[in-house]
Amino acid sequence: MKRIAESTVRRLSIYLGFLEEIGARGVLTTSSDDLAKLGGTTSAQVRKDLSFFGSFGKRGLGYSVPELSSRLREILGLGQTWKVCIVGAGNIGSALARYAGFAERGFKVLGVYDSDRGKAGNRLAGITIQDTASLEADIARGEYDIVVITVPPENAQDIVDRVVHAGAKAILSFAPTQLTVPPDVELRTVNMAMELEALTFALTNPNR
Amino acid sequence: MKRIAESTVRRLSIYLGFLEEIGARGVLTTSSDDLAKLGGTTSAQVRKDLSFFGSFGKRGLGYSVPELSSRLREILGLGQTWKVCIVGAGNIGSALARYAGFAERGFKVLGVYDSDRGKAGNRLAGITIQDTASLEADIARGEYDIVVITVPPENAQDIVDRVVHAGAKAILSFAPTQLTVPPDVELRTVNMAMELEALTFALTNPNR
DNA sequence: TGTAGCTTGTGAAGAAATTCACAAGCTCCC
DNA sequence: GGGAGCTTGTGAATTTCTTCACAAGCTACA
Repeated sequence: MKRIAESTVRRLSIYLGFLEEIGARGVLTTSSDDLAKLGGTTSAQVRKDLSFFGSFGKRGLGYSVPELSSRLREILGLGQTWKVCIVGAGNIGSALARYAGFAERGFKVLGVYDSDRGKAGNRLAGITIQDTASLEADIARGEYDIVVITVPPENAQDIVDRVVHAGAKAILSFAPTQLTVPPDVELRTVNMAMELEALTFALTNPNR
Repeated sequence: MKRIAESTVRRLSIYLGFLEEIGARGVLTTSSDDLAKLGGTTSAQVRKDLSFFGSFGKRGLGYSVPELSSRLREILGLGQTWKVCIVGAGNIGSALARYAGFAERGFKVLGVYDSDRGKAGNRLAGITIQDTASLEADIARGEYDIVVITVPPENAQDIVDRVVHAGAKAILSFAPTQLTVPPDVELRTVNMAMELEALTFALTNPNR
């Protein structure tokens, strides 16, 4: 089975977002061309992306919105709810804990951890903050599928090492630093400084 | 002058982060191989990336850390401070306004806007929240270089249209929706749902 | 039943990004 | 001064991703 490109997965998410939007408006059918216009790509790209997983459309007609939605949800692994914990109850961690967008997509934040003794015991978005000391045992017990890391960059690799050692298999980091994990662990990093730098690069180097 | 790939710019940010880290520790010299190991890439990739902008190393020796840092800062447009405003003072907007990491890299948050009358007038991280009604005039007056959008997805395109019309040229959106801008406007979107979906895709479809 | 009008699915072509591989150039030391 | 030992910079080869282009298949309607 062929390896699926990063960019394909990203586009599938975009397609799904669009499908859910028009689905909620009652649209029943769409075409690769519609999906392409919204995602800023081409209809051939849309069809190629989908073709890696099967053939979901009807020639001459297009795609059934409910059916394609549900197939994409399945492909992206959204058929279940995922148990998430957040490590680091600072600005960003707190905002994420309160962020409603997660729940909508099936991500349930079940735990929040912080190494600051003063914070442990406080409540945040209905969750009691725990001391980071108990994180490893909770992960080892299988309480979480995904670990979100929002600690300061100098502590991030240490936390990563600990949760990986405890058995975590999927990590989303917001720490502005490069992290390393074993090959069987999935890591994604959202680095806001990097995004801003891509903007300033574009502003500074027009036309390239 | 050749167009620079997205991925190259992203890697330059990573290299710069690493250079600043080891520079702070007093390291004076590094090699493409060192940079590659940290960035999870190859030394040839590092050299190729840099070669688009000139030749900064010495054969047999490597790169001067302070010199390469400063060249990269220049290339990425970090030689100046950038004036940023945040539109949307909800969870994420507030967290970003308080986020210290921006200032470190030369991004100054000078304004925060919200359309909620109740919020306007409140202070956030030392900034008085203004009504979104005054946003366009402030942008037209050139008060901001970069607009960060943290409003609910259903309002995001409207805000984008308004700030673009007022003359904004660089936008960073955290709204989980696909946005469109004219070709002369630089837009980047951070979509946390999408990042999580990339994780669940990987968890659901092992080995591809 | 047959034909006109769409839109999909997919090999093949083309473009873009990455990796290879090696000459060129620098430093050190004899 | 000259050779040994590195590491850069870069064309060429390779791999990966995107776009093209068209046969296949579905619907509607006469």
